[in-house]
Amino acid sequence: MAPTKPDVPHRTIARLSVYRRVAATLRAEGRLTVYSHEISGRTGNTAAQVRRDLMSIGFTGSPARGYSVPDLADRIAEVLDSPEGLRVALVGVGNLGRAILAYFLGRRSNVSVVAAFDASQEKAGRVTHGCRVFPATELPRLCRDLGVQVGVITVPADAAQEVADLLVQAGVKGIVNFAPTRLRVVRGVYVEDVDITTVVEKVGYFALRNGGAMADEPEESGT
Amino acid sequence: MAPTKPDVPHRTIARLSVYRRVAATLRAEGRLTVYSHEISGRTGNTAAQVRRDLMSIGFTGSPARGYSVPDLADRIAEVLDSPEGLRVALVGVGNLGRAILAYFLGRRSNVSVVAAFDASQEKAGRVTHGCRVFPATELPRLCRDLGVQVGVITVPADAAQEVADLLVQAGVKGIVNFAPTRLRVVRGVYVEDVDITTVVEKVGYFALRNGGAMADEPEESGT
DNA sequence: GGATGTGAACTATTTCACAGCC
DNA sequence: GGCTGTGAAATAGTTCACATCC
Repeated sequence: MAPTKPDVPHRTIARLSVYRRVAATLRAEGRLTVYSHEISGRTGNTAAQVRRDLMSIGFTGSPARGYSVPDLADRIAEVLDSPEGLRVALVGVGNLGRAILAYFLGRRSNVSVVAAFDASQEKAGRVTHGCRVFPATELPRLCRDLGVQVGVITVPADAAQEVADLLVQAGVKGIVNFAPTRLRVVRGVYVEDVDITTVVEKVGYFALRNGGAMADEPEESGT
Repeated sequence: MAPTKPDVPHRTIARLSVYRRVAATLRAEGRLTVYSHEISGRTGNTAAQVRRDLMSIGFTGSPARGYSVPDLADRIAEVLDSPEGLRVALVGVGNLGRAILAYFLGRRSNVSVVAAFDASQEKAGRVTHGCRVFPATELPRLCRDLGVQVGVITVPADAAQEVADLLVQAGVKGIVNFAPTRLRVVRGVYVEDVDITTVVEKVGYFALRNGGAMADEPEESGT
């Protein structure tokens, strides 16, 4: 058996991504160390939660100084990032697709959008936000050749399942689905739905009830 | 004390939104009844979970027939929707903002986007996807006058906090935040972050580990 | 004094499993 | 036989609270 899985809680993974961003901000501010209560203040999680999350990835600080900002960023990268970077394909170059392309092509990170696809002949062949757009017919071959690991689906609901099937056939192991429909995929493919209607309805529900409020994560996300 | 709050679990609220969509699809297919295992198949939740969710909103079916499709849709509407509809303002008419406008103005639902705002003079005054775009300076007055309950923030990260403050001052009780930053708001305002970087990183993490997989829901965000 | 690291308590959520009904 | 409704068990996640260290 492998040398004991660390087994980081599901929710912690999402929060680490946020802590990393805070670490980057702190670094840009020239800060070298940070206390859990300060990460708490910037993320909305409790200080105890921050400490527990960092504990769960085996990252330790010192009572005197708190946590080292650069070490924190490095440790989170070790957990979240794969050494060769994450290769992502985006399918559906509408407004939403363009927004996501612009977002990821703007900053450098472990994630790179290596191809975009669209059914429309008009969009295919063009370059949007620095990413070449291919016709959807090229998807299976190109995703395989480029070693795409994650697909982002930003097509209308009625095309989403078909796209998901193509992505899975092309060897994709994870899908972020923005279409308002649930996808059927084989075991071994991880799907996360980002359902804008659901999020707005949920916020509406808690906004209208509730005197007291709290933050949450889309799950989840939002994710 | 009020006549006993039903107190529907947090996560159930998000799933109800999905069940409602399934109910609408079933209705369109002419189906009058549905079994929990079928809702399960269409949403990826277990049948037991579906039954427990429906139980928690006091909705019952019959062992012989399952659940009534129209009654289900009605009951979910009673729980999620406010009688007068949810009034939403969208701030930031970039690609993402336009995508969301297009989405909500396309279908009729309890949610209506009653105003959109943008800092750019160029965009203000125009009509996008059937929704008039106002300059950001009009936000406080207009949101108050229109009785906006929920704000959707689709501006860049560095403007998000400022926008959130304006929305809260204008009496908004819920915010859906698509900017990659955590907002500070007073208690009583419900914030849900939909963080696309976080979602992609999370999917990347579970896609690369994992032989077995499962679906999930943003919140937490993602939504 | 104020911070981390963490067992233990607590809360939330999901799943099991089965009685009762058609 | 197959389905709903639901206590009870199991699991997941969060918070408490305090020993320990600087």
